[in-house]
Amino acid sequence: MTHDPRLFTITELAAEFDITSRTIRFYEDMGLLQPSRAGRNRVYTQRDRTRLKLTLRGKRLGLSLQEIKQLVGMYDDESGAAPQLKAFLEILQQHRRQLEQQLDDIEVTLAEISQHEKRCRTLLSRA
Amino acid sequence: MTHDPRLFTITELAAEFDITSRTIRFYEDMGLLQPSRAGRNRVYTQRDRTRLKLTLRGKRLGLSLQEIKQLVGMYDDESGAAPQLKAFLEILQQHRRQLEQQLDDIEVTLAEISQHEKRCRTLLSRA
DNA sequence: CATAAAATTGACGTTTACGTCAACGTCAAA
DNA sequence: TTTGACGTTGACGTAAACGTCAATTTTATG
Repeated sequence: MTHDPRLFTITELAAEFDITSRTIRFYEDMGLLQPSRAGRNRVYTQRDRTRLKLTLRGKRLGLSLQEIKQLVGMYDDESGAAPQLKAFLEILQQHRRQLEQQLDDIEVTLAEISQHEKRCRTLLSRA
Repeated sequence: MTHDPRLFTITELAAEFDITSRTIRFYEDMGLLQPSRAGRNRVYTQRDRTRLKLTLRGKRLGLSLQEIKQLVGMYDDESGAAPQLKAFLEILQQHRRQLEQQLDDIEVTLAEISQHEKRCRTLLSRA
């Protein structure tokens, strides 16, 4: 029982994550998912589900599907060759920098939003 | 001297922010910028420059130009009508929630990246 | 077993966010 | 005065990320 054997259909995943099955198939075309088949139909494992989850998180962060593929792809790659590893580290650094920039941007933006809210409420209370 | 009188040309701004002038004109078409003119040519004030800066920050956060327009547009609007203000507050709430979700996502992603980096370095040091 | 519900594969359409010419105006420097 | 740098307005092109049919199959159910 080391791996959870729960399986999912495409519509189950679509419902769970509030996306269309078209989107899920599109992600497969882009190489982000590789479900197996039961006959003609797609079958998704927990692992597929996790990859989909990671993909959607990447989207919320404004990453492109290509960038997401880079990141998520590395989760699986266990090649271990030194040149690969160094390349991985660079990509990780890049994403780290980008995320830290975003943290900064978000902080500033949230502060500004607070200001706006304050002003709005002041104006409203005077009415 | 309450407002800084510095003016900018389109290529100056393009160079400063490392975008093309086409992009700046496009943002104008989308209603994000409204430079004045010196004859036929566009002239950008500090205020325009700030709006452009905010726009690019929004892009880094993965916002669409429409969303950015909503946010940045409110910086200027001083109508003060109660229904408007309530609408503003709702939009602000929405963006706040989205940004807080992003904060969460970033935190988790950064932690994962650290894990990957660790693994990579371990593998490299054993080589 | 018939029929509806769910899945599949094309294939073309759409929106967003610009890129990339083309064709023309303008103004300073050589 | 001509040349070249910078600016302008169209207008069409393009990549990404799906939406939206259509035509078929498969699967489940009364």
